[in-house]
Amino acid sequence: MTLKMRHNRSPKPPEPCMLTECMAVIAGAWAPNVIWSLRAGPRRFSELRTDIPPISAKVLSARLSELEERGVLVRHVRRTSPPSTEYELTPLGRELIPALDAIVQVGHRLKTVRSA
Amino acid sequence: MTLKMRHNRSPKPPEPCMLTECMAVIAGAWAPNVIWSLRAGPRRFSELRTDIPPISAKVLSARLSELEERGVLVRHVRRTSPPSTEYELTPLGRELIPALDAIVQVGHRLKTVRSA
DNA sequence: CCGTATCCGTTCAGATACTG
DNA sequence: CAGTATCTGAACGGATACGG
Repeated sequence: MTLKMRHNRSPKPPEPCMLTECMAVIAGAWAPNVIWSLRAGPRRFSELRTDIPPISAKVLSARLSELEERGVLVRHVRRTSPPSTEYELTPLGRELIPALDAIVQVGHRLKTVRSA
Repeated sequence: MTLKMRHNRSPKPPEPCMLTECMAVIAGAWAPNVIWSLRAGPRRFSELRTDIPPISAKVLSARLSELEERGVLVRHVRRTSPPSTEYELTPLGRELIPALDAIVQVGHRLKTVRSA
């Protein structure tokens, strides 16, 4: 954990409004990583924890609840023993992937340019 | 100001690393809006303030310094009277625009889906 | 006009411990 | 395995006042 982020409250302009609309879903330390991990298909709670090593159970739980509430992912609980839960992107959630891809592309550029 | 964002510290996975690399630049309440406002060309401090109404001078100043330090934009000071300062995206900063465009696209989808 | 300095509230994230 | 509870610290953002 080295890079910094910031809080957010929505501004109001016409286009920037749409910017903020999506940023609110994407933003934060872990939300984008969670969505990224679910890109290839459903994942369980503990799988997400190993996918995104330094995330704490509390924060992962909070992020998952938030993303579920926003309609980005759904929770499937299997009442087995031991219990198991799967998280999966909704069609709406999958629409975020192109944006994340674009962000990853720029991430590569930022890295290479900085080391140049 | 209604939508929420979160803090950030970088994780470590291979791809998600690139995700976070760019998110650190893009994240926060105002950074994306500042970049968006500079998309069409150089802007002065007060112009940015009116472009992004509810931003305070302190925060705008902080964001501009940060983005300058990251090599996303440059400051041109004109020692006139009254003084004037222009901010302009660097080539590196302009590389962020496709990502912001993608984010705006999803923003539209999020809005329409939610009202459906 | 272009900022900086200060104070202060809110929110998020980390660590630890504990439950079904 | 899948979480929740609590406490703590840090970072961001808002408002106001002031300086070059």
